[in-house]
Amino acid sequence: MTQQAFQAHDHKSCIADGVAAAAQSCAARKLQLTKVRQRVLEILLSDHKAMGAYEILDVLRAEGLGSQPPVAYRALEFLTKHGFAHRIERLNAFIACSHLNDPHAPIFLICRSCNRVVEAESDPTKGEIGRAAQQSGFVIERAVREAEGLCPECADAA
Amino acid sequence: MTQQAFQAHDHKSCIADGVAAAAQSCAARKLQLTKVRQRVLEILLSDHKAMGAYEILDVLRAEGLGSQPPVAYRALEFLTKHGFAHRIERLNAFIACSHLNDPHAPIFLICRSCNRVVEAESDPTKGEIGRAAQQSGFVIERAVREAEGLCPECADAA
DNA sequence: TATTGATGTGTTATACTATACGGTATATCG
DNA sequence: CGATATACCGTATAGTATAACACATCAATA
Ligand SMILES: [Zn+2]
Ligand SMILES: [Zn+2]
Ligand SMILES: [Zn+2]
Ligand SMILES: [Zn+2]
Repeated sequence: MTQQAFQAHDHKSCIADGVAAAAQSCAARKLQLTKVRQRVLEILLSDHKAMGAYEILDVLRAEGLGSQPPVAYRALEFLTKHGFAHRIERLNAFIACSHLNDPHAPIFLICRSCNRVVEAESDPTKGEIGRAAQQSGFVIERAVREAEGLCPECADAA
Repeated sequence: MTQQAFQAHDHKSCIADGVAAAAQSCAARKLQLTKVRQRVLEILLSDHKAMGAYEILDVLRAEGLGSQPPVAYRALEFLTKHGFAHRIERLNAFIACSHLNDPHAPIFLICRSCNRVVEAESDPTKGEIGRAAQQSGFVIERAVREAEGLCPECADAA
């Protein structure tokens, strides 16, 4: 359950490393990391906060990479489908994956004060959701696990 | 972690019992279970599936209880705020609470085939979300836990 | 080479979800 | 009663997401 936590970190390498990892993964899986897709991933990586599709679209539009909603949504669909980004249901927003490697089931910790989001992970078939599912014979395909509250810094400030 | 599971059950009493429990709870807490609020609760109780706000609004409109979105959203805000119903983030939809008693933290099992939703519950500060939060000093205020997949019947059929 | 199919892009239009705001009515309580 | 809070309604608008169609590219194949 490694995670960047809410601490500051060397952000310079986040974008470059993230894109490089995605590019490598796409090559290995014969996926096309096109211009728009890569740019959306970079945009998501440049903040560690979740971004709405229209917020991303604003950036694309300013750069002449596309001006209509489907442009952003198509790129986001690609990124989320293949695990390079995740959708945060609670926020109707998207965030770059911070565990770019094996398939994984993310857990998000969302600070309602500073809006930062941290991704943790653990197997969803274990734990309380898995138990609930097992009791009723339910077959889990996807788990949404998002906690809203205060990050350490904001909790201290309060 | 009691739950109705996905089995059939005596549905006749679901609506009456649910409304009665809510009425009693409102009386004890000096909350007003007004006409629209009660009707929305009944509508939610009459199916065990989650319903969108506009779907509920359609029913209200047909009954002359209100025709504009805020009517439905206001009632739903009341019901969710006080624990008589829950919002399903994954579906942008609402469902009547099936644990109308103590405060609780629901877990939803959503069947993507028949669209039924079952509510289970367990303490969110325990389990994997709690563990993830604790590791980073995050203070949980609300947890979203929703699993999407196949209910026993639909899994058998497939 | 010509054809076909799969994939990506661009655009228009529309559907779906949710809230801000202004004004009125009704409940509650000193 | 008057004061305050709560609930109500409707209009308008904001925010989120997808359907559908046209065009381009590229690879496989006939
Ligand atoms: Zn991830
Ligand atoms: Zn914070
Ligand atoms: Zn409940
Ligand atoms: Zn089912």
